[in-house]
Amino acid sequence: MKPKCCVDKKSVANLSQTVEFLKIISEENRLKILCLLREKEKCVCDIWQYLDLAQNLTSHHLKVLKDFGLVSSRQEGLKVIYSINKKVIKKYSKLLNNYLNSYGE
Amino acid sequence: MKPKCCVDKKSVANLSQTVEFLKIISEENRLKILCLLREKEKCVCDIWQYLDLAQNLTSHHLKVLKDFGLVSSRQEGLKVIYSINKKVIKKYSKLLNNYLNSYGE
DNA sequence: TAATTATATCAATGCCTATTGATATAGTAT
DNA sequence: ATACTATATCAATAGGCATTGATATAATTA
Repeated sequence: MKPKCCVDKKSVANLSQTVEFLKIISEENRLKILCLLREKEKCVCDIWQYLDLAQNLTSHHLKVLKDFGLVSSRQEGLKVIYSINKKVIKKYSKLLNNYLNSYGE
Repeated sequence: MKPKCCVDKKSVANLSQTVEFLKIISEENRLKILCLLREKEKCVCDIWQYLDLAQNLTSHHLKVLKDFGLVSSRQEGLKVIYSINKKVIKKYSKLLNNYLNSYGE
């Protein structure tokens, strides 16, 4: 009999969602961005300057993160301030923990 | 002043390692394989049949996992039995938790 | 209005890697 | 030795996506 994780619909769906999340954060610049934002919300210019990243590339990665719901943005004058969506991160962290936790001491 | 995660050598190194780990597990078939093996060690033929995956492709993904140290293998007659390296998984899980945890309730 | 600053979009390129088909290796059984 | 089974390797292809350069949009200031 096939194991649950190959058959059970909910298990398969959870795994797919988890993989989607992992694909988003498994990019160095994006993970760095999340680190930066975790500390404090920041405008795009701060982010790309801190990371020595091209402005447009930074903008691209922010879009990826935002489309997935991991960050939000608000306009403030000329600047756009990005901040982290803790709840969403937490949601996916929990999903992920199903696959990484309970590997015991 | 640039935030720690952009400058501090150890922070940057940890992030790189974490990203390497994420790249390994952010592939659906590989995450499934880890799920399967977590349940119980298995030979390659069980794995690819459970996952409806080509034999050679399964072999390829197993190699990726093994090269990174997440699984081990031993020969048993004609078969090769793969098993999960709990300690290694745990090590990287901890690293990853630096980036995902403490997002509070 | 014109110029400047901050951000986003678009098109093109290149790289990485999953996938496939064919074949090789190696253990086992007849 | 031959045939068979299980696994691994190799070469080629294809698709996705990060990166780059150029340009557009939008807010602000002079």
